[in-house]
Amino acid sequence: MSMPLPPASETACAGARHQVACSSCGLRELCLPVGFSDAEMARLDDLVGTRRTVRRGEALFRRGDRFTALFAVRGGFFKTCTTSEDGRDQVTGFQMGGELLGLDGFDDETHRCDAIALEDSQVCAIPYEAIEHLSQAFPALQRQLRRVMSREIVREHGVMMLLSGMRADERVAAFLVNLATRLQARGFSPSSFVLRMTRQEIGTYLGLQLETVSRCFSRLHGDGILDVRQRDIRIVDTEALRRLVPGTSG
Amino acid sequence: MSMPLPPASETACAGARHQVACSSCGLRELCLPVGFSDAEMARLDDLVGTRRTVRRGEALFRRGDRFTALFAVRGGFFKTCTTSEDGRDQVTGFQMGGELLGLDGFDDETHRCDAIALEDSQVCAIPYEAIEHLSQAFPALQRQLRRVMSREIVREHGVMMLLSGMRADERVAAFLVNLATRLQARGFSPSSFVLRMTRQEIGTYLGLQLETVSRCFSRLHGDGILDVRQRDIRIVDTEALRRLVPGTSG
DNA sequence: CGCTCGGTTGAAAATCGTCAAATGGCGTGG
DNA sequence: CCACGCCATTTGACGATTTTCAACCGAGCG
Repeated sequence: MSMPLPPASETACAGARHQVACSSCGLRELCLPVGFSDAEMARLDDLVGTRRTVRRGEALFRRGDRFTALFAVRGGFFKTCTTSEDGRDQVTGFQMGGELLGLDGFDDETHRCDAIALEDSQVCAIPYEAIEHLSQAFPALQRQLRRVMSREIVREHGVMMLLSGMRADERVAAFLVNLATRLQARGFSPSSFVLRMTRQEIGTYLGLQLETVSRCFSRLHGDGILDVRQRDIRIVDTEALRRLVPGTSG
Repeated sequence: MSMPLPPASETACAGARHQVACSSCGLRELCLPVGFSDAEMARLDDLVGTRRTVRRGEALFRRGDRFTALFAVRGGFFKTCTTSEDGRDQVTGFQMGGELLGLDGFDDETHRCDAIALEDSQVCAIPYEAIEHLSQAFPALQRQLRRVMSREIVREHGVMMLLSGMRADERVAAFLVNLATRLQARGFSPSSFVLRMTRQEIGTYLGLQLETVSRCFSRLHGDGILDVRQRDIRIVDTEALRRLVPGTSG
């Protein structure tokens, strides 16, 4: 049941418990310590004491939980979703290695969404205490945190753009291009991968019904752009896929 | 042409140039210095040196501009929008008194959207320099900034929920309820106000065509929930309007 | 006084959602 | 090892909502 990940590297990073420090992590160029000096990196190593495994289907945190730490995905795959009062839930994002979870918790020190592992995953915890109290002593961390939060805001603008202005095919194409790009940045194949989420989850993320998502995949398959078999995706014609996304001229 | 605002208070705040300090601002409970001590408030007063007037239709900043300061809306009304490469633009939010503009600029020190005044407006500037360099010396400001950014992320989750799961009437109802709530928090009437934006702008914000927005207004009017005459809105049946918004039981 | 821009309304068309049924993996238990 | 059942996915047909295209109205401004 503990399927490791997509078929690639990352093994160097998955050693025993406490050798895994930010300074030796394969994801350090994508994660919080971007641009840190050696000294700053060492300080971060001290902060990030706790690591945690989350099994497939389990929650890293849930809406309403007290915000005790920010989490960085070390390996695996998550979704964040907000369950509305009337039951339906909305996926607000999918997170993979190097991406942060819990940025919504600073406001009232309570998590405002659920973070669910879509495969067996590992996270690093940056304690909220540390962020609050070492604020003065560690300006580089503060700065980087502002940048990451800012980037999250911009990312969500992109999602709003997608939800607001694109039609079904375009949304699915944009979703796949985005996923491929992020996988590539992590050393995985951008053209051949396994979806970790259901059609339903893709649907609520993209503002579509699961049947519509399925139909879009089928259409892309029919047009010779994708090979789809269940969750196995192979992008046959990357350029054609990109052309489907509005506002992608270059 | 310099219509002051909706028809209410705020006059105490709109005095001469340099008397207007955060500590004496009517919006201080809604803006950055929430929870600050007198001493902290005084320090913020020092930081917020520059104030600026932006006339209706003008840009406070544009996408690509260097990020030199964060802005707090003192009076007036703004929209933020991202113009995609293919020309269409997407409104990502509407900002009124006490709300911050420019949170998307921390990532690469460049604004990632346009901020346009929808009426003659005033803003206070918190220089980026100050935020970066006084980081250590002013932890309360750092903390509050994290909270505000966190809140913006949560707000955008709400918009995603709206865009993803609601139908046209529901979106428009949610939009109006949100607007009314924010106006009320600022001492304006929550049931009678003037829209500062066009149907088109509401449309791109809500992911609808302007004609659909217009039709929704007409339908709400026909159902006796709203009085609509162009941009003059009077909410006749607040409860009925709220009931239209999914996930509003209490 | 006419023009332009924003708003409203109507009718036709397209997209997407809903309902329903069939298929196929995958894991469980015999 | 095989049969069964469950769940995710696919596909079809139909209907509802929303977009598109077009015409018209009205207010504000030169």
